[in-house]
Amino acid sequence: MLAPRMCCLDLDTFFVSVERLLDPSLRGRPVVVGGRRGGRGVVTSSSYEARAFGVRSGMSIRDASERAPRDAVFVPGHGEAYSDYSARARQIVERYSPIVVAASIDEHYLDFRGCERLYRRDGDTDDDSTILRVVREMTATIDRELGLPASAGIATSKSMAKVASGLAKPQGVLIVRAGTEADRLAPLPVRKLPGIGPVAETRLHALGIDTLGQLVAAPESMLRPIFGAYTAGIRLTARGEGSDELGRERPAFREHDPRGAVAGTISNERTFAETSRDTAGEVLSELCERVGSRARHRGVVAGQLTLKLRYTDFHTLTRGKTIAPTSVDFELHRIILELYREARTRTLPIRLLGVALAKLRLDSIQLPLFGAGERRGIAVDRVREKYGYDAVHLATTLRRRNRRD
DNA sequence: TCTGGGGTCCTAGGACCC
DNA sequence: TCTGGGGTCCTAGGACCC
Repeated sequence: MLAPRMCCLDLDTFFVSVERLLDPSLRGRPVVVGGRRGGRGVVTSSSYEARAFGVRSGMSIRDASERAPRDAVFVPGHGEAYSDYSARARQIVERYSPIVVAASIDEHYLDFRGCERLYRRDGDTDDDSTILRVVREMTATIDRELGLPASAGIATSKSMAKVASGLAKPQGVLIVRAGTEADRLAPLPVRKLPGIGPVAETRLHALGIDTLGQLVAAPESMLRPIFGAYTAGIRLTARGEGSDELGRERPAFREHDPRGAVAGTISNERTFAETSRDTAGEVLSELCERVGSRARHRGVVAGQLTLKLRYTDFHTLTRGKTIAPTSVDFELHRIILELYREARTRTLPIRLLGVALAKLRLDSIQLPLFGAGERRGIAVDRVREKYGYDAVHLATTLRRRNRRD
């Protein structure tokens, strides 16, 4: 009864592909997105030409600079263009199935159950071949209309479809027929399974478990210390028997519940340049302005505020607090400074500071009831809309900017 | 693999309440 | 004043994903 109707559609080397649309001279050359050559940061995407030299996502830009050939192009990235192309890809995807879930900026899941008769054509040998043809049409449409290469996997479960889309790259479509999942997965390294990261991978290797076939055969008592409550689910997905529920949409596309609670978090963080003379208070002030502004844009207030602090030895800690819901910069700033003073116990220099808003809810207070703080926040945003983000700042942010100039 | 920045989800301990 | 056990919220940390 089970049939491969879950589809994972993935845009190939998405950031690189968009960069090549913005600058066609990048075509055919090794491209690394994430920062300028020799600078700080990590690789967020690399072209196949760059991968041939060992450049991988997540690698430091410095490391990538050493590996990449001289004609490689390093670009910091164009976030707005990525969002724009992602939205356009989604519009195309939605023509093909009513059930679409965005998993990330370059990844969509589709459910084709019940679509077989709608799409059936004379040449199709069976329902599976119908779906395969339609998905091929979909990736071809994305390529034709947007100029973006895409791959897709089709399987009976979401996780199998995801693995299949990885196997299909570049620019391929792979269908995994019902009943063949376990054989497909067994030879793959454990790391290929969604949900197994570097930590679990290392621990599995230590137990002599390298492939998904070995993982499936391992006794539960070996796996439980590694996966805890996930153990049963991991074993099922490793056999290709994962869930056929597409799950929740990523927060930006999700609806809020009727009580006003809004899913997700809003956070901004910054790693300091080696030469930075910035002081913590000033950076925190700027971060509070950013998250506060994003919250007001979304029309939400936050009921929880969290500070993140990372020392130069990479020891990282967070300190959070439940607060009276707000999105006002100076209130966030006042509380974040309290958290900072409590958290900053070592004398070591700081590498990173972050501010996160959580427990979001709709800011449903009617306009006349706005307190002075809310009015000020909105006024600030109005000025910024007119004159740009830098037109208004908290006094501490301003002091810092003036000194820098 | 000397490690960015945006997220999600789970765990575990403690406070507090009944 | 000592006691049990469950429920829920808060907080900190960590694995994982793109």
